[in-house]
Amino acid sequence: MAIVRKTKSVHTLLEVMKQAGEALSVVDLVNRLDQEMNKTTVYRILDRLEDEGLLHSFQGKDGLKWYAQCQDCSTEHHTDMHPHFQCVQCGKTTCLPLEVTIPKVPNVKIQSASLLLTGLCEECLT
Amino acid sequence: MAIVRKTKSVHTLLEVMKQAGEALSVVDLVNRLDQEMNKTTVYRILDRLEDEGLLHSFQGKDGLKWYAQCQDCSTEHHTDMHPHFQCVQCGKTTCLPLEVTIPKVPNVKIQSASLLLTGLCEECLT
DNA sequence: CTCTTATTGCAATTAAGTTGCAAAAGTAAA
DNA sequence: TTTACTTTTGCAACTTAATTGCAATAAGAG
Ligand SMILES: [Mn+2]
Ligand SMILES: [Mn+2]
Ligand SMILES: [Zn+2]
Ligand SMILES: [Zn+2]
Repeated sequence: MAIVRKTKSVHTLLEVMKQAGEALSVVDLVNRLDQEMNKTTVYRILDRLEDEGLLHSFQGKDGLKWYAQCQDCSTEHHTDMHPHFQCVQCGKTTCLPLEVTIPKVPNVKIQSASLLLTGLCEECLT
Repeated sequence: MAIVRKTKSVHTLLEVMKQAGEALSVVDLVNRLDQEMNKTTVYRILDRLEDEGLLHSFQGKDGLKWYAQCQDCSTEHHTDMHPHFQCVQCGKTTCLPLEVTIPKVPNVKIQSASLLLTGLCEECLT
C-alpha cells in the first residue's frame, strides 16, 4: 500500500472541508483553493483522502462530484452509506444521518446504494 | 406549449430504445445512432421525449446520463420515481419496479428522490 | 545532509454536453 | 400542388469537468 503524506496542501484542503462543515463540490473546492494549489492537485488529494476514509464522495444532481467529511471511516472500513440532500434553489448540499433501506432485488448482488434527495432547504423555504 | 413532431429521427430513436428494452446511456445512443443522426439531434430528441413523458432520465454511477422508457407517464403526469440498478462489471442498467421509500427529513421540502443501486447483475454473478 | 519516493504544477488532452445559425423537413392553409 | 410558417436537424465551435504525462519539488527515513 502506498504511503499517504500529510502535506501542506492536504492540511489546507482538509481545513476548508472542516470549516465548511457541509458537502462541497469539487468545482467549488477548486475555486476556493485557487490561490493555494493547482486544480489537478485538488482532484488528486480528494482521491487520496477518500481512499484513506477521511472523505466520501457522491454525485450531485447535475452530475458534479461532491465530497464531505466522513464520521467514522478508515482505509479498511468505508461505512458512509447515508443519503444526501441537495437544495434545487441555493445548491446547499448536506449529508443526511439516516439509515438507507436497501430494497431486495432478486438475482443480483447489491454492493452499494446512493440516494439523493432534492428539494428546498430550510432557508429557501422561508 | 410547443408542438412535438414525430419525425423520422424520433421514430428511429424510439425504436432503438424499444429494441434495447433496458436503459441506455446517451453516449451509447449517440454511438448506435451515429449513421442515422447527429449527436446534437440525439440530445435534443431525448430532451423532448422526456418532456413528453415517453422517456425518463437518471444519472448513472459514473455521472453519465441514462434514459429508459416510461410505463405510464405523459406531459402532465411524470410518475416514474423508481430506483435503478447498474452492474459494475458489464454496465447493464435497468429500471427497478419498486416503491422507493422517501425518508422524512425535518425542515426541508423534498421534491424528488433518486436511488441508484450498484452491484453485480445476474449474468455477471454466474 | 542525502537518498528515495510521493507529491505537485503546468500544459495538453479527453469527453460529455451545449449553443448559434443556416438549411431542411413537416404542417396546414390557399 | 404551391405557399407560408414553424419545427427540427446538421454542423462546427464552444464550454467545462476531469484526466494524463512529465519534469520539478517537497517530504521523510536514515
Ligand atoms: Mn455524506
Ligand atoms: Mn427507469
Ligand atoms: Zn437552499
Ligand atoms: Zn453485469
